[in-house]
Amino acid sequence: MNIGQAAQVSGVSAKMIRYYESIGLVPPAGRRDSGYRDYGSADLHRLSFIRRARGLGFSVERIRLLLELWGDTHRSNTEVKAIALTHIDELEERARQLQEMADNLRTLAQACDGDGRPNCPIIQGLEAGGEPACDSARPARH
Amino acid sequence: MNIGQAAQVSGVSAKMIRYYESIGLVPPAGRRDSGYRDYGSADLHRLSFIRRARGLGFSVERIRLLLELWGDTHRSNTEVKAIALTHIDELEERARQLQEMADNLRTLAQACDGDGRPNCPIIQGLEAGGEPACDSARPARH
DNA sequence: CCTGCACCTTCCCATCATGGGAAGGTCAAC
DNA sequence: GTTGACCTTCCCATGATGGGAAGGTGCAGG
Repeated sequence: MNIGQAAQVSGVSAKMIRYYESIGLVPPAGRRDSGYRDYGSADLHRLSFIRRARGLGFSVERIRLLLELWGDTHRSNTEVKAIALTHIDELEERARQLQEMADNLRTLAQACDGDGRPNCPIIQGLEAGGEPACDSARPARH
Repeated sequence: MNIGQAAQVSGVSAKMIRYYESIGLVPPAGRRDSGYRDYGSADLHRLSFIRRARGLGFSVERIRLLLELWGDTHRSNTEVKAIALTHIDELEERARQLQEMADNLRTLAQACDGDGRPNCPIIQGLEAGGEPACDSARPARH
């Protein structure tokens, strides 16, 4: 199976399949005489695993760990669960940060009539501060 | 005032101040005879504005718009509010996506005992799918 | 006046995952 | 045998940020 078909079936673009190969996330694909990469069902399985893990927001490096654990029949599910729980925490932390930004900005936006006059509490909030921005996204101060 | 002091006062790193200058987000700083950049209160004001906007998650390009509006005394607050509301939507959309990933992964993790046995529903979920991953983060399918 | 240190300058590189595109080879259908 | 769809490798771009090297500046203490 050519890379294009593998891409369609696995849901990973051909570009990314080559990239994953280049960083060693998937083993080098077999080659035909022509030089074309050739994929079999084990490859597709691995690529689909990667796509699903990416869909859950795992980084490539984390997926590398998951793939090792996947291939290790003697692995303990404790390790896998630990990785998952860590990842859940990180996802939720990022979500919280974004939501906090949105909330802060909404507070400013609610103070703005949006009625066409020049007076604008949003701009004033950015200008004068009162430090409304997300702490964790802000560089350290003094 | 040197760039290091401007960085401390504004909360924007010296590296980023130079970068913002290079992309035209701030005007070229004045220079001393030595070649050192020299910052005044207007510069600090602008940098602080940028830092707060970054803290609210605005992209540099969006901040460019906000800075134009900031400098335009005849601006309408309608435009500013529109940018803010658009940005709030985007932030919340991203937060939702992350939270959705976390929720999907939590569902898998809850099915995993983490008791040290090899059996692991998390790995199985990644392996076999049932398409648990976040729709919006997943490449198109057929 | 010299030395040392902290600061400044520019320039290049790395991140992370992904896509775009060029130049050239392969394959299959007509 | 031509055409068009596919493949190959290689390079570049993204966005915002930091790291670091090589070399110049400024100031304080001796």
